[in-house]
Amino acid sequence: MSEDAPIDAKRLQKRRAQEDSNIFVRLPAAYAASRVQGRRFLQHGGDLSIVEWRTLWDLHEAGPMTIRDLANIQRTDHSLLSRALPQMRDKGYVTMTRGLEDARQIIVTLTEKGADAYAKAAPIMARRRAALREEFTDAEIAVFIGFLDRLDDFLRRPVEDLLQMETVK
Amino acid sequence: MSEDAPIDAKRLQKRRAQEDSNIFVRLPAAYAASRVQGRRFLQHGGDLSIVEWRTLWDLHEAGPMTIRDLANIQRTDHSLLSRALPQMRDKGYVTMTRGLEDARQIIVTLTEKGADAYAKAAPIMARRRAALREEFTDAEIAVFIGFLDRLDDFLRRPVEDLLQMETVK
DNA sequence: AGAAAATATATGACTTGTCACGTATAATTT
DNA sequence: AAATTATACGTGACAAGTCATATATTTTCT
Repeated sequence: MSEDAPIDAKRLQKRRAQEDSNIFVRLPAAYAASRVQGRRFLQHGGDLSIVEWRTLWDLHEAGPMTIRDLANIQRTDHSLLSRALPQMRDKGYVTMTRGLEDARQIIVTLTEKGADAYAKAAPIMARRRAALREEFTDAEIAVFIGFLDRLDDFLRRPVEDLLQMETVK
Repeated sequence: MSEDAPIDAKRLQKRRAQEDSNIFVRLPAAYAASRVQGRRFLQHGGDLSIVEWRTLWDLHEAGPMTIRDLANIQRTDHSLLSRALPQMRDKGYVTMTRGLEDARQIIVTLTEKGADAYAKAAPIMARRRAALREEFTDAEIAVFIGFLDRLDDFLRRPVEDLLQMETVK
């Protein structure tokens, strides 16, 4: 084997710059930062986990619903809720009752204690959203969301389709 | 306790709509979808993990570098690489040698086998980026990246600052 | 009515990512 | 030169998320 090639600082810098404009690199990083920031905010508001916060918020806003409904609104996998909810029930934040009409379903309902936990975290999280709105105008947010809509569509297209695609450009 | 409130389909729909325009909900969902799509593409190109692919790509583009350099370019935590690299070395994709000038560092270098694995996955992943460029113009990508830059800045500001902020609006 | 298909939930195994902390080495200060 | 501080890496513990598979219940089809 040949002797070690040296580290080339210029090539690294160039590579870093390339990756800076790669959506598939920036998206994970932005998400990770968002998760960290979310957790830090929540530490100031009763130390809920992110999943717990989202769930309390949704239940507060929309009333009782099934696990699937929660997963749907949160755009996440039901298994995440399936695992988190028993703990939330044990903490007294929610009740879980089997559906009367459809016995497959679990109806999740906010308890008073859950509403209290929500009330404690809510103003902190409202501040977060308010702070975001000082960085981005409503119009910008709308464009941003529009991009995410289109990106979502793209990301959910079957890989086979995309691979077969004639790359015209 | 009062009897169970019924599920209110209209409220659920409204809540779903609200969350649809919440950046903090859409970002995780978009990232998760991106990760799934990335993995599916990689299954067509030698079954690398996402971390492995990123690492082979960076090493191919920029030559040998330290673990910290890799983490830096990928905008991720060094511990992720610290765990992934020994496995990549065992698979024969990279070598890890202690830095001569700075003995704290590990210099990661692509092997021939690593270059082969890269060459196998690269055209598939290039297709992915090409497909994305058919959905978004270069100008749109630039705006998108600009949003992500600004979002990153926001997400990295200390929570205390944001909480103390007078929310003027 | 009975069989087949679809749906709701639970659970094990896995990946990506963070943080905190420990250890070794290098750089800086006194 | 010695002591302090900073940096690079490794590792344990955790969170958020996916997927596949199993089970129970509904719905649909014959």
